[in-house]
Amino acid sequence: MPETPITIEADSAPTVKFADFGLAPEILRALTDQGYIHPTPIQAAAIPIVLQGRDVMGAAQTGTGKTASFSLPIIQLLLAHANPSMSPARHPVRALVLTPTRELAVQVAENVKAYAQHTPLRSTVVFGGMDMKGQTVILKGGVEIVIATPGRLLDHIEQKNVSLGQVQMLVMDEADRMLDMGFLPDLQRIINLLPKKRQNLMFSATFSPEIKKLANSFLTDPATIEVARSNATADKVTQIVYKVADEAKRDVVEFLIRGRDLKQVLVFSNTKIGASRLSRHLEQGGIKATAIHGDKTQQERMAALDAFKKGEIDVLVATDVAARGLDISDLPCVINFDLPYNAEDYVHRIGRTGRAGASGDALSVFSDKDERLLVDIEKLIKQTITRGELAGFVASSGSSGSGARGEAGGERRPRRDEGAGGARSSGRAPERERGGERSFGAERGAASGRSGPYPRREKVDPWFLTPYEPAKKSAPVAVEQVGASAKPKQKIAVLLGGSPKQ
DNA sequence: AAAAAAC
Repeated sequence: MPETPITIEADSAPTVKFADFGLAPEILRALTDQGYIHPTPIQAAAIPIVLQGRDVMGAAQTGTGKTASFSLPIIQLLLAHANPSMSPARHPVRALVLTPTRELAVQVAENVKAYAQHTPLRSTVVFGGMDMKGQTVILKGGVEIVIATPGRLLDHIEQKNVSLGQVQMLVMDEADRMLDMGFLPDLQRIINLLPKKRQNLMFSATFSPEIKKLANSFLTDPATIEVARSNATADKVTQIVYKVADEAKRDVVEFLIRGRDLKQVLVFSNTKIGASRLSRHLEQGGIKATAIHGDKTQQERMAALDAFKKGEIDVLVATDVAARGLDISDLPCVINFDLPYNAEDYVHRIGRTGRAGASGDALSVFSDKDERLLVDIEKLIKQTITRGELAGFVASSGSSGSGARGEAGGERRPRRDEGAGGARSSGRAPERERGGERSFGAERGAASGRSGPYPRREKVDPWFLTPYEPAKKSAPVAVEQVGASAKPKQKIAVLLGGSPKQ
Protein backbone atom coordinates (compact mmCIF):
# COMPACT_ATOMS: atom_id res chain seq x y z
CA MET A 1 0.00 0.00 0.00
CA PRO A 2 1.62 3.20 -1.16
CA GLU A 3 1.38 5.89 1.38
CA THR A 4 2.20 9.50 1.05
CA PRO A 5 3.15 10.68 4.47
CA ILE A 6 2.59 14.31 5.13
CA THR A 7 4.58 15.53 8.03
CA ILE A 8 3.13 18.21 10.17
CA GLU A 9 5.67 20.12 12.15
CA ALA A 10 4.60 20.60 15.68
CA ASP A 11 5.05 24.33 15.62
CA SER A 12 3.08 24.74 12.46
CA ALA A 13 -0.09 23.59 14.08
CA PRO A 14 -0.84 26.67 16.15
CA THR A 15 -1.06 28.83 13.06
CA VAL A 16 -4.34 27.19 12.17
CA LYS A 17 -7.45 28.20 14.02
CA PHE A 18 -10.72 26.45 14.59
CA ALA A 19 -12.28 29.38 12.81
CA ASP A 20 -10.50 28.31 9.61
CA PHE A 21 -12.40 25.04 9.28
CA GLY A 22 -15.70 26.54 8.27
CA LEU A 23 -17.40 25.24 11.38
CA ALA A 24 -20.80 26.61 12.27
CA PRO A 25 -20.85 29.71 14.47
CA GLU A 26 -22.60 27.76 17.21
CA ILE A 27 -19.69 25.36 17.36
CA LEU A 28 -17.11 28.09 17.34
CA ARG A 29 -18.95 29.79 20.10
CA ALA A 30 -18.81 26.66 22.21
CA LEU A 31 -15.09 26.45 21.55
CA THR A 32 -14.38 30.03 22.49
CA ASP A 33 -16.57 29.54 25.56
CA GLN A 34 -14.00 27.03 26.65
CA GLY A 35 -11.07 29.06 25.52
CA TYR A 36 -10.13 26.90 22.56
CA ILE A 37 -8.73 28.76 19.58
CA HIS A 38 -6.04 26.59 18.07
CA PRO A 39 -6.52 22.96 17.21
CA THR A 40 -4.05 20.31 18.25
CA PRO A 41 -2.16 18.61 15.42
CA ILE A 42 -4.54 15.69 15.19
CA GLN A 43 -7.49 18.04 15.15
CA ALA A 44 -5.90 20.13 12.45
CA ALA A 45 -5.33 17.03 10.39
CA ALA A 46 -8.54 15.16 11.04
CA ILE A 47 -11.22 17.81 11.06
CA PRO A 48 -10.94 18.79 7.38
CA ILE A 49 -10.81 15.15 6.33
CA VAL A 50 -13.83 14.17 8.35
CA LEU A 51 -15.69 17.18 7.03
CA GLN A 52 -15.07 15.86 3.54
CA GLY A 53 -16.98 12.79 4.52
CA ARG A 54 -14.05 10.44 4.34
CA ASP A 55 -13.46 7.47 6.56
CA VAL A 56 -10.55 7.91 8.91
CA MET A 57 -8.20 5.54 10.64
CA GLY A 58 -6.45 7.50 13.34
CA ALA A 59 -3.63 6.40 15.58
CA ALA A 60 -3.55 8.68 18.52
CA GLN A 61 -3.43 8.47 22.23
CA THR A 62 -5.50 10.21 24.76
CA GLY A 63 -4.30 13.68 25.46
CA THR A 64 -3.83 14.49 21.81
CA GLY A 65 -7.24 16.05 21.44
CA LYS A 66 -8.69 13.03 19.74
CA THR A 67 -12.22 13.47 21.02
CA ALA A 68 -12.68 16.92 19.54
CA SER A 69 -11.12 15.76 16.31
CA PHE A 70 -14.15 13.63 15.64
CA SER A 71 -16.89 15.33 17.66
CA LEU A 72 -16.52 18.76 16.10
CA PRO A 73 -16.84 17.63 12.49
CA ILE A 74 -19.62 15.23 13.44
CA ILE A 75 -21.61 18.06 14.93
CA GLN A 76 -20.86 20.19 11.92
CA LEU A 77 -21.96 17.53 9.46
CA LEU A 78 -25.11 16.75 11.39
CA LEU A 79 -25.97 20.43 11.43
CA ALA A 80 -25.22 20.91 7.79
CA HIS A 81 -27.17 18.00 6.44
CA ALA A 82 -30.74 18.23 7.44
CA ASN A 83 -32.04 14.95 8.67
CA PRO A 84 -33.27 13.16 5.55
CA SER A 85 -35.34 10.89 7.67
CA MET A 86 -39.08 11.23 7.33
CA SER A 87 -39.82 10.79 10.97
CA PRO A 88 -37.05 12.33 12.98
CA ALA A 89 -38.77 11.55 16.21
CA ARG A 90 -38.59 7.84 15.69
CA HIS A 91 -35.19 7.25 14.27
CA PRO A 92 -33.12 10.25 15.01
CA VAL A 93 -29.80 8.66 15.98
CA ARG A 94 -27.40 9.85 13.33
CA ALA A 95 -24.04 9.51 14.96
CA LEU A 96 -22.85 6.68 17.15
CA VAL A 97 -19.68 6.63 19.21
CA LEU A 98 -18.54 3.35 20.75
CA THR A 99 -15.99 3.19 23.53
CA PRO A 100 -14.50 0.32 25.50
CA THR A 101 -15.08 1.57 29.01
CA ARG A 102 -17.91 3.29 30.75
CA GLU A 103 -15.80 6.07 32.10
CA LEU A 104 -14.49 6.88 28.67
CA ALA A 105 -18.02 6.95 27.32
CA VAL A 106 -19.05 9.42 29.97
CA GLN A 107 -16.09 11.57 29.23
CA VAL A 108 -16.63 11.65 25.49
CA ALA A 109 -20.29 12.41 26.09
CA GLU A 110 -19.41 15.36 28.27
CA ASN A 111 -17.24 16.75 25.52
CA VAL A 112 -19.83 16.26 22.84
CA LYS A 113 -22.45 17.90 25.00
CA ALA A 114 -20.22 20.89 25.55
CA TYR A 115 -19.37 21.30 21.88
CA ALA A 116 -23.00 20.97 20.84
CA GLN A 117 -24.45 23.11 23.60
CA HIS A 118 -25.47 25.96 21.33
CA THR A 119 -26.92 23.69 18.67
CA PRO A 120 -30.25 21.91 18.68
CA LEU A 121 -28.47 18.56 18.52
CA ARG A 122 -29.16 16.22 21.39
CA SER A 123 -26.76 13.64 22.69
CA THR A 124 -26.71 11.05 25.40
CA VAL A 125 -24.54 8.34 26.82
CA VAL A 126 -25.56 4.77 27.57
CA PHE A 127 -23.47 2.24 29.46
CA GLY A 128 -23.89 -0.69 31.78
CA GLY A 129 -23.92 -0.83 35.52
CA MET A 130 -26.65 1.75 35.70
CA ASP A 131 -30.39 1.52 35.65
CA MET A 132 -31.78 1.13 32.15
CA LYS A 133 -34.76 3.36 32.82
CA GLY A 134 -33.24 6.79 32.74
CA GLN A 135 -31.31 5.92 29.60
CA THR A 136 -34.41 4.48 28.00
CA VAL A 137 -36.45 7.60 28.55
CA ILE A 138 -33.81 9.76 26.95
CA LEU A 139 -33.30 7.41 24.01
CA LYS A 140 -37.00 7.25 23.34
CA GLY A 141 -37.25 10.99 23.58
CA GLY A 142 -34.88 11.14 20.65
CA VAL A 143 -31.20 12.01 20.38
CA GLU A 144 -29.00 12.63 17.38
CA ILE A 145 -25.75 11.51 18.93
CA VAL A 146 -25.30 8.42 21.09
CA ILE A 147 -22.12 7.55 22.94
CA ALA A 148 -22.15 4.01 24.25
CA THR A 149 -20.36 0.97 25.48
CA PRO A 150 -21.25 -1.97 23.23
CA GLY A 151 -22.97 -4.29 25.67
CA ARG A 152 -25.50 -1.86 27.01
CA LEU A 153 -26.21 -0.49 23.57
CA LEU A 154 -27.08 -3.96 22.35
CA ASP A 155 -29.29 -4.34 25.35
CA HIS A 156 -31.17 -1.20 24.40
CA ILE A 157 -31.38 -2.32 20.83
CA GLU A 158 -32.90 -5.64 21.81
CA GLN A 159 -35.42 -3.90 23.94
CA LYS A 160 -36.21 -1.62 21.06
CA ASN A 161 -35.36 1.46 23.01
CA VAL A 162 -33.30 2.73 20.15
CA SER A 163 -32.93 2.10 16.48
CA LEU A 164 -29.80 2.67 14.51
CA GLY A 165 -31.27 2.65 11.04
CA GLN A 166 -30.44 6.28 10.43
CA VAL A 167 -26.87 6.35 11.65
CA GLN A 168 -24.70 8.25 9.22
CA MET A 169 -21.52 8.35 11.23
CA LEU A 170 -19.85 5.71 13.36
CA VAL A 171 -16.89 6.27 15.65
CA MET A 172 -14.94 3.44 17.23
CA ASP A 173 -12.83 4.99 19.92
CA GLU A 174 -9.91 3.10 21.43
CA ALA A 175 -10.56 0.35 18.93
CA ASP A 176 -7.49 -1.59 19.98
CA ARG A 177 -8.76 -1.72 23.49
CA MET A 178 -12.13 -2.91 22.33
CA LEU A 179 -10.45 -5.77 20.55
CA ASP A 180 -8.42 -6.61 23.64
CA MET A 181 -11.57 -6.74 25.62
CA GLY A 182 -13.22 -9.11 23.22
CA PHE A 183 -15.79 -6.68 21.91
CA LEU A 184 -15.40 -7.80 18.36
CA PRO A 185 -18.58 -9.85 18.17
CA ASP A 186 -20.51 -7.03 19.77
CA LEU A 187 -19.06 -4.54 17.34
CA GLN A 188 -19.98 -6.80 14.48
CA ARG A 189 -23.54 -7.12 15.67
CA ILE A 190 -23.94 -3.42 16.13
CA ILE A 191 -22.41 -2.56 12.80
CA ASN A 192 -24.67 -5.00 11.04
CA LEU A 193 -27.58 -2.90 12.20
CA LEU A 194 -26.24 0.27 10.67
CA PRO A 195 -26.95 1.53 7.18
CA LYS A 196 -24.32 0.38 4.73
CA LYS A 197 -23.76 3.88 3.58
CA ARG A 198 -22.17 5.79 6.38
CA GLN A 199 -18.96 7.44 7.44
CA ASN A 200 -16.64 5.52 9.73
CA LEU A 201 -13.99 6.87 12.03
CA MET A 202 -11.74 4.55 13.93
CA PHE A 203 -9.21 5.51 16.54
CA SER A 204 -6.61 3.33 18.09
CA ALA A 205 -3.43 3.78 20.06
CA THR A 206 -1.48 1.70 17.60
CA PHE A 207 -1.63 0.26 14.14
CA SER A 208 -1.31 -3.36 15.09
CA PRO A 209 -2.02 -6.01 12.50
CA GLU A 210 -5.33 -6.74 14.23
CA ILE A 211 -6.33 -3.12 14.03
CA LYS A 212 -5.48 -3.04 10.36
CA LYS A 213 -7.67 -6.01 9.77
CA LEU A 214 -10.46 -4.37 11.64
CA ALA A 215 -9.96 -1.22 9.61
CA ASN A 216 -10.04 -3.25 6.42
CA SER A 217 -13.31 -4.78 7.43
CA PHE A 218 -15.09 -1.71 8.60
CA LEU A 219 -13.61 1.26 6.81
CA THR A 220 -13.85 2.31 3.22
CA ASP A 221 -10.90 4.02 1.65
CA PRO A 222 -9.76 5.49 4.94
CA ALA A 223 -7.41 8.39 5.36
CA THR A 224 -4.71 7.39 7.77
CA ILE A 225 -3.73 9.88 10.39
CA GLU A 226 -0.90 9.06 12.68
CA VAL A 227 0.12 11.22 15.55
CA ALA A 228 3.19 10.67 17.58
CA ARG A 229 2.66 8.99 20.85
CA SER A 230 2.20 11.44 23.60
CA ASN A 231 5.46 12.63 24.94
CA ALA A 232 4.90 10.60 28.02
CA THR A 233 8.25 8.98 27.89
CA ALA A 234 10.09 11.98 26.61
CA ASP A 235 12.12 14.26 28.74
CA LYS A 236 9.28 15.68 30.69
CA VAL A 237 8.56 12.53 32.56
CA THR A 238 11.13 11.32 35.02
CA GLN A 239 10.91 7.58 35.13
CA ILE A 240 12.36 5.55 37.94
CA VAL A 241 12.03 1.92 38.88
CA TYR A 242 12.68 0.56 42.32
CA LYS A 243 13.46 -3.06 42.83
CA VAL A 244 12.12 -4.37 46.07
CA ALA A 245 10.94 -7.61 47.58
CA ASP A 246 7.38 -8.50 46.73
CA GLU A 247 6.05 -8.11 50.23
CA ALA A 248 7.64 -4.71 50.49
CA LYS A 249 5.99 -3.13 47.49
CA ARG A 250 3.07 -1.94 49.52
CA ASP A 251 5.19 -0.11 52.05
CA VAL A 252 7.49 1.29 49.44
CA VAL A 253 4.57 2.73 47.53
CA GLU A 254 3.29 4.29 50.70
CA PHE A 255 6.74 5.68 51.34
CA LEU A 256 6.91 7.16 47.87
CA ILE A 257 3.52 8.75 48.26
CA ARG A 258 4.41 10.30 51.58
CA GLY A 259 7.65 11.53 50.17
CA ARG A 260 5.62 13.50 47.69
CA ASP A 261 3.57 15.36 50.23
CA LEU A 262 0.53 13.39 49.24
CA LYS A 263 0.09 15.34 46.08
CA GLN A 264 -2.39 13.75 43.74
CA VAL A 265 -0.99 10.40 42.85
CA LEU A 266 -2.47 7.77 40.59
CA VAL A 267 -1.35 4.27 41.49
CA PHE A 268 -1.78 1.31 39.16
CA SER A 269 -2.28 -2.23 40.29
CA ASN A 270 -2.53 -5.25 38.04
CA THR A 271 -5.36 -6.75 39.99
CA LYS A 272 -8.61 -5.62 41.44
CA ILE A 273 -7.85 -7.24 44.76
CA GLY A 274 -4.45 -5.67 44.83
CA ALA A 275 -5.93 -2.26 44.17
CA SER A 276 -8.45 -2.63 46.96
CA ARG A 277 -5.91 -3.90 49.42
CA LEU A 278 -3.42 -1.21 48.68
CA SER A 279 -6.01 1.49 48.95
CA ARG A 280 -7.18 0.10 52.28
CA HIS A 281 -3.61 -0.06 53.49
CA LEU A 282 -3.02 3.54 52.57
CA GLU A 283 -6.23 4.61 54.23
CA GLN A 284 -5.20 2.86 57.39
CA GLY A 285 -2.07 4.91 57.24
CA GLY A 286 -4.18 8.04 57.19
CA ILE A 287 -3.84 8.73 53.49
CA LYS A 288 -6.94 9.75 51.64
CA ALA A 289 -7.11 7.00 49.07
CA THR A 290 -9.74 5.17 47.06
CA ALA A 291 -9.68 2.29 44.65
CA ILE A 292 -11.31 2.16 41.26
CA HIS A 293 -11.78 -1.08 39.37
CA GLY A 294 -14.31 -3.25 37.67
CA ASP A 295 -15.64 -4.92 40.79
CA LYS A 296 -16.80 -1.62 42.18
CA THR A 297 -20.30 -0.53 41.38
CA GLN A 298 -20.65 2.07 38.72
CA GLN A 299 -21.68 4.59 41.35
CA GLU A 300 -18.53 3.89 43.31
CA ARG A 301 -16.41 4.17 40.22
CA MET A 302 -17.84 7.49 39.26
CA ALA A 303 -17.67 8.79 42.80
CA ALA A 304 -14.03 7.76 43.09
CA LEU A 305 -13.08 9.43 39.85
CA ASP A 306 -14.98 12.51 40.78
CA ALA A 307 -13.46 12.77 44.22
CA PHE A 308 -10.01 12.38 42.77
CA LYS A 309 -10.58 15.02 40.15
CA LYS A 310 -11.93 17.39 42.76
CA GLY A 311 -8.97 16.75 44.99
CA GLU A 312 -11.07 15.30 47.77
CA ILE A 313 -8.85 12.29 47.78
CA ASP A 314 -5.13 12.30 47.17
CA VAL A 315 -4.48 8.83 45.91
CA LEU A 316 -6.47 6.85 43.40
CA VAL A 317 -5.51 3.22 43.19
CA ALA A 318 -6.65 1.85 39.88
CA THR A 319 -6.55 -1.19 37.69
CA ASP A 320 -6.09 -0.67 34.00
CA VAL A 321 -9.65 0.49 33.80
CA ALA A 322 -8.00 3.87 34.20
CA ALA A 323 -4.92 3.25 32.11
CA ARG A 324 -6.27 4.64 28.92
CA GLY A 325 -8.68 7.19 27.76
CA LEU A 326 -9.52 8.71 31.05
CA ASP A 327 -8.96 12.36 31.20
CA ILE A 328 -7.16 12.42 34.46
CA SER A 329 -4.54 14.73 33.22
CA ASP A 330 -1.56 16.68 34.32
CA LEU A 331 -0.93 14.56 37.32
CA PRO A 332 2.39 15.23 39.00
CA CYS A 333 2.98 11.57 39.64
CA VAL A 334 1.96 8.10 38.59
CA ILE A 335 3.12 5.06 40.51
CA ASN A 336 3.08 1.50 39.29
CA PHE A 337 2.46 -0.80 42.20
CA ASP A 338 2.82 -3.59 39.66
CA LEU A 339 4.56 -3.41 36.35
CA PRO A 340 1.93 -4.05 33.71
CA TYR A 341 1.97 -7.41 31.96
CA ASN A 342 1.49 -5.63 28.73
CA ALA A 343 4.34 -3.27 27.96
CA GLU A 344 2.03 -1.05 25.96
CA ASP A 345 0.02 -0.42 29.07
CA TYR A 346 3.07 1.04 30.76
CA VAL A 347 3.05 3.80 28.21
CA HIS A 348 -0.62 4.38 28.68
CA ARG A 349 -0.33 4.45 32.41
CA ILE A 350 2.48 6.92 32.64
CA GLY A 351 0.79 8.98 29.96
CA ARG A 352 -1.39 10.28 32.79
CA THR A 353 1.50 12.43 33.89
CA GLY A 354 3.69 14.98 32.23
CA ARG A 355 0.99 16.10 29.90
CA ALA A 356 0.34 19.47 28.39
CA GLY A 357 3.76 20.81 29.00
CA ALA A 358 3.86 19.89 32.65
CA SER A 359 6.56 17.68 34.03
CA GLY A 360 5.84 14.54 35.92
CA ASP A 361 7.24 11.52 37.63
CA ALA A 362 6.49 7.93 36.80
CA LEU A 363 7.68 5.64 39.55
CA SER A 364 7.44 1.88 39.53
CA VAL A 365 8.21 -0.81 42.02
CA PHE A 366 8.97 -4.31 40.92
CA SER A 367 10.43 -7.49 42.26
CA ASP A 368 12.61 -10.25 40.96
CA LYS A 369 9.92 -12.13 39.24
CA ASP A 370 8.93 -9.08 37.23
CA GLU A 371 12.36 -8.51 35.79
CA ARG A 372 11.17 -9.82 32.50
CA LEU A 373 8.37 -7.29 32.34
CA LEU A 374 10.81 -4.48 32.84
CA VAL A 375 12.92 -5.77 29.98
CA ASP A 376 9.89 -5.76 27.72
CA ILE A 377 8.99 -2.25 28.73
CA GLU A 378 12.46 -0.90 28.17
CA LYS A 379 12.57 -2.57 24.82
CA LEU A 380 9.32 -0.96 23.84
CA ILE A 381 10.20 2.52 24.95
CA LYS A 382 13.74 2.12 23.71
CA GLN A 383 15.33 3.46 26.80
CA THR A 384 16.73 2.25 30.03
CA ILE A 385 14.79 3.39 33.02
CA THR A 386 16.71 4.78 35.93
CA ARG A 387 17.11 2.38 38.82
CA GLY A 388 16.27 4.26 41.94
CA GLU A 389 17.34 3.62 45.44
CA LEU A 390 15.28 4.64 48.37
CA ALA A 391 16.61 6.53 51.31
CA GLY A 392 16.20 4.37 54.33
CA PHE A 393 15.39 1.27 52.42
CA VAL A 394 17.55 -1.50 51.30
CA ALA A 395 16.19 -2.98 48.19
CA SER A 396 17.18 -6.53 48.51
CA SER A 397 17.86 -8.30 45.35
CA GLY A 398 16.56 -11.43 47.00
CA SER A 399 17.84 -13.51 44.16
CA SER A 400 15.61 -16.39 43.35
CA GLY A 401 15.98 -19.18 45.74
CA SER A 402 15.74 -18.19 49.35
CA GLY A 403 17.68 -15.00 49.39
CA ALA A 404 18.31 -15.24 53.06
CA ARG A 405 20.04 -11.97 53.49
CA GLY A 406 17.40 -10.14 55.35
CA GLU A 407 17.92 -7.51 57.96
CA ALA A 408 20.07 -9.72 60.05
CA GLY A 409 23.03 -10.37 57.91
CA GLY A 410 22.56 -8.17 54.92
CA GLU A 411 24.70 -5.15 54.58
CA ARG A 412 22.65 -2.07 54.99
CA ARG A 413 23.11 0.72 52.64
CA PRO A 414 21.06 3.66 53.75
CA ARG A 415 21.65 5.63 50.63
CA ARG A 416 20.58 9.07 49.90
CA ASP A 417 18.83 8.81 46.68
CA GLU A 418 21.30 10.10 44.24
CA GLY A 419 20.99 8.58 40.81
CA ALA A 420 17.63 9.25 39.39
CA GLY A 421 18.35 12.76 38.30
CA GLY A 422 15.54 14.96 39.38
CA ALA A 423 13.98 12.32 41.50
CA ARG A 424 12.20 14.56 43.84
CA SER A 425 10.59 11.47 45.11
CA SER A 426 13.49 10.81 47.35
CA GLY A 427 12.02 13.49 49.55
CA ARG A 428 12.14 13.04 53.22
CA ALA A 429 11.53 9.81 54.87
CA PRO A 430 8.20 9.52 56.55
CA GLU A 431 8.35 10.47 60.17
CA ARG A 432 6.19 7.65 61.22
CA GLU A 433 6.80 5.03 63.75
CA ARG A 434 9.14 3.24 61.49
CA GLY A 435 11.90 5.66 62.28
CA GLY A 436 15.11 4.90 60.57
CA GLU A 437 15.99 2.62 57.82
CA ARG A 438 14.32 -0.61 57.15
CA SER A 439 15.35 -3.47 55.16
CA PHE A 440 12.96 -5.06 52.83
CA GLY A 441 14.75 -8.19 52.08
CA ALA A 442 13.62 -11.59 51.19
CA GLU A 443 13.38 -12.53 54.80
CA ARG A 444 9.96 -13.93 54.28
CA GLY A 445 11.27 -16.22 51.67
CA ALA A 446 10.35 -14.06 48.77
CA ALA A 447 9.93 -15.31 45.31
CA SER A 448 10.78 -18.90 45.80
CA GLY A 449 12.77 -19.49 42.73
CA ARG A 450 9.92 -19.02 40.34
CA SER A 451 11.04 -17.37 37.22
CA GLY A 452 9.41 -19.07 34.31
CA PRO A 453 8.96 -17.28 31.04
CA TYR A 454 5.94 -15.08 30.71
CA PRO A 455 3.68 -16.39 28.03
CA ARG A 456 3.03 -13.89 25.34
CA ARG A 457 -0.54 -13.11 24.94
CA GLU A 458 -1.94 -13.63 21.57
CA LYS A 459 -5.57 -13.70 20.84
CA VAL A 460 -6.81 -14.98 17.57
CA ASP A 461 -10.35 -14.26 16.73
CA PRO A 462 -11.72 -16.32 13.89
CA TRP A 463 -14.18 -13.61 13.14
CA PHE A 464 -11.38 -11.64 11.59
CA LEU A 465 -11.27 -14.07 8.77
CA THR A 466 -14.55 -12.87 7.40
CA PRO A 467 -14.28 -9.20 6.50
CA TYR A 468 -17.49 -7.36 6.90
CA GLU A 469 -17.10 -5.41 3.70
CA PRO A 470 -13.99 -5.32 1.59
CA ALA A 471 -12.42 -1.92 1.63
CA LYS A 472 -11.56 -0.22 -1.58
CA LYS A 473 -8.09 1.05 -2.04
CA SER A 474 -6.73 4.42 -2.81
CA ALA A 475 -3.89 6.52 -1.61
CA PRO A 476 -4.42 7.09 2.07
CA VAL A 477 -3.33 10.33 3.55
CA ALA A 478 -0.80 9.79 6.23
CA VAL A 479 -0.09 12.54 8.62
CA GLU A 480 2.65 12.42 11.12
CA GLN A 481 3.29 14.72 13.93
CA VAL A 482 6.77 15.36 15.04
CA GLY A 483 7.20 15.05 18.75
CA ALA A 484 5.61 18.09 20.22
CA SER A 485 7.90 20.69 21.65
CA ALA A 486 10.74 18.56 22.89
CA LYS A 487 13.15 17.67 20.13
CA PRO A 488 11.71 18.51 16.78
CA LYS A 489 14.43 16.53 15.10
CA GLN A 490 13.56 13.14 16.39
CA LYS A 491 10.74 11.65 14.46
CA ILE A 492 8.00 9.37 15.41
CA ALA A 493 9.96 6.23 15.23
CA VAL A 494 11.77 7.28 18.32
CA LEU A 495 8.64 7.80 20.24
CA LEU A 496 7.74 4.42 21.38
CA GLY A 497 8.15 1.85 18.76
CA GLY A 498 4.40 1.65 18.55
CA SER A 499 5.03 0.25 15.11
CA PRO A 500 4.62 3.04 12.64
CA LYS A 501 5.95 0.58 10.13
CA GLN A 502 3.54 -0.07 7.35
C1' DA B 1 -1.67 -14.34 34.62
C1' DA B 2 -5.29 -9.64 34.39
C1' DA B 3 -8.48 -6.31 33.23
C1' DA B 4 -12.77 -4.61 31.00
C1' DA B 5 -18.00 -5.19 29.56
C1' DA B 6 -25.08 -6.66 29.54
C1' DC B 7 -28.70 -8.55 32.37
